Amino acid sequence: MAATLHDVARIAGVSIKTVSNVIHDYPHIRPATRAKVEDAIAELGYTPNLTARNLRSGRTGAIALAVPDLALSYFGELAAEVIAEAEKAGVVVLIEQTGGDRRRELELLGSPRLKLTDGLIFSALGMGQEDVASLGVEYPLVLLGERVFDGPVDHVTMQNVEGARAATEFLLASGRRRIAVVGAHEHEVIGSAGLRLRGYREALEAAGIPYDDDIVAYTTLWHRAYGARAMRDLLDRGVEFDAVFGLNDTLALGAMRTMQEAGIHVPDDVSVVGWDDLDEAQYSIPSLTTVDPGSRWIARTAVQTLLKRIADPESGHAAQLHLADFRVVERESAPRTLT
Amino acid sequence: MAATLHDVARIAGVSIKTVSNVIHDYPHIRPATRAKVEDAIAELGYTPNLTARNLRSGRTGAIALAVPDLALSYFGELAAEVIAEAEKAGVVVLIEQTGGDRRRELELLGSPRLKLTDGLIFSALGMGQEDVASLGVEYPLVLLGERVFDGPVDHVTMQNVEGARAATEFLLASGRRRIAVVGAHEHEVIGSAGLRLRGYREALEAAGIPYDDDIVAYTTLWHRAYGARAMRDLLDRGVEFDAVFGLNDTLALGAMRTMQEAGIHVPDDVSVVGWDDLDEAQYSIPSLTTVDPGSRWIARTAVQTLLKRIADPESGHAAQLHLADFRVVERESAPRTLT
DNA sequence: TTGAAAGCGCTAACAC
DNA sequence: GTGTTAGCGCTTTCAA
Repeated sequence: MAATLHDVARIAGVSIKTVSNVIHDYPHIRPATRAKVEDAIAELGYTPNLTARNLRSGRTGAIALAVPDLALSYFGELAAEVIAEAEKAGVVVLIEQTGGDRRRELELLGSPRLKLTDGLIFSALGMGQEDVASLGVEYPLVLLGERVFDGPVDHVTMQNVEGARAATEFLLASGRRRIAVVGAHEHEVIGSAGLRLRGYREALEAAGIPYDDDIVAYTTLWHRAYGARAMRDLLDRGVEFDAVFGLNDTLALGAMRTMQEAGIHVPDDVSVVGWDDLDEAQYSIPSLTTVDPGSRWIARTAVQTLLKRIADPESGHAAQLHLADFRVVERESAPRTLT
Repeated sequence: MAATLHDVARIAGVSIKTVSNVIHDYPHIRPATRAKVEDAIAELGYTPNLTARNLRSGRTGAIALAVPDLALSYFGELAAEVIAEAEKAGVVVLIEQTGGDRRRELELLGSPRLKLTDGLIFSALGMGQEDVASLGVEYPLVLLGERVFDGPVDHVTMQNVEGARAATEFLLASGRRRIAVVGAHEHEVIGSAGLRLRGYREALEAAGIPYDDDIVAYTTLWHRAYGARAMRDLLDRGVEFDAVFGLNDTLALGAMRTMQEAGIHVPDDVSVVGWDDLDEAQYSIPSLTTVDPGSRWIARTAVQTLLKRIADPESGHAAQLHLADFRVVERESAPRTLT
């Protein structure tokens, strides 16, 4: 059985209050008393029972992070950054996976499991604007992603429309005209896919190029396999294109894979741009030109915002929207200048 | 303020014991009483305070998973599987990152932060056999990885020597003779690198091929960038080889990247085999022949073993070593038959 | 400078 | 069937 405050107090011959004072570096303790207590702590190998402390204080020192799936590189990298940032504040992170499923996401928001934490960073993927009311929870909550806007909570996200517009403009500036899209979602207006597609359309429009739904490939999930499959569809349909905008890096990489099998050369025949700037994008063959949407900043800001809300729940200032900076990272798959 | 048992009891006009009984599905409750209580619970939106429950029961319903870095695909995929398996048992997972640093790993083992959990799945990377005593902790612990063997704890790991031997034999059987290694660690005997290198040497020896340290490239970390750099070293040194055994997939992918830049064709000029069977290995260009070391089984087994120890801490049966099955997955980067 | 004691919200032994 | 109550280990107010 682990030692308790009482055990330490008994061994040291003092009361538990004194032990508690020592542990909390309360200043006015006689050095001799302090030494006795510290000896007793060492002798017993005492460590405080955090559960008891939490019950007393109402804090747990843990936050929850909910993501669709940690095996997806994007969320793995996000979680790594969240954990690192939380650790700086001495806070641990409990991770929940929702599979990007709306029902599981909504369930999670009301789950008693969250009682083990002081707040939640919630990367939504399945729920939508109609679920905005579900975000009105009693615990501190920071929302990530682009499924719900104008909710009653702090929201940290990326500039999807602007970034996608910049990526498309980049391709246009390099001389491409028939830019296929991989990863669109049917009828989606908001959501990552919808917003990025909007940016794409805005760029086309500004350049006076008509939007052509024939070169937009729809997928449900954003795995490599789906990018590969979407590209196969495009090729099977025999449509012509000279560039591909993958709505994220894994889709773009999957699509590149299929093109390579089909004997299409990237970037000589077709330029490819992705989105996320995963670590992997630097080392693919060819390396991937992509949009860095500021994910690290998003992770850090989400943690800081949540911790601020936890520290001062009554701060009462309205929910804020935090937008990350983005930039187009030029690599081999889409050179600025075609040769 | 969140509602408590007492609030519910007051509203329902019963005692807290009755409320508790309802919550725990205690069978002998008058239906009318049950209904009253359930109404009160619904009215107040009551959810039990898990911290209090934990304090009482001595359980937290959470386990910790310590990995070097979630941004590394291998650990992202491992964590995803651990969380999914834990969820089946209604257990949540708290993730710690150690950076693969020995000091941080040892610190973590004694950290009070772990008090928030019932046990730990610990993927060691920095500590070594000399630290075996540190594994003698008081809480349930399951060890992953190959840094420490014969410790006082359950250990779930892969067949490194045998798998590496099989991978090397696969290359030899396809006709390769000069098999370079990427990712070796200087002077390492155990550890993933040391063990896999041993398997490699055993296969060479069995085939009567002398070991040549000139075609073994050393790296410290197992990131893509290090695989790329190691390959550049090999090429700069002008050594000859007709195959590469990357000690993990990311190393192999980084090495492929460098070869492509150097105009070396995989697999026509050089065959490449990796290790881990990451999702990514299926979609690289060319797709990667690799060893599937049974990581999913390892994750599931680790969780099950830990939960068993937690449920029955006195079970007293000795620490066990669980070894996963492995297999060589043939893909494009190293075909069984060279053409 | 230190001690006594209440109480965080819950579970469970025991009483009625 | 349902109520009373002790106590999990800690923090903190109040006293001494």
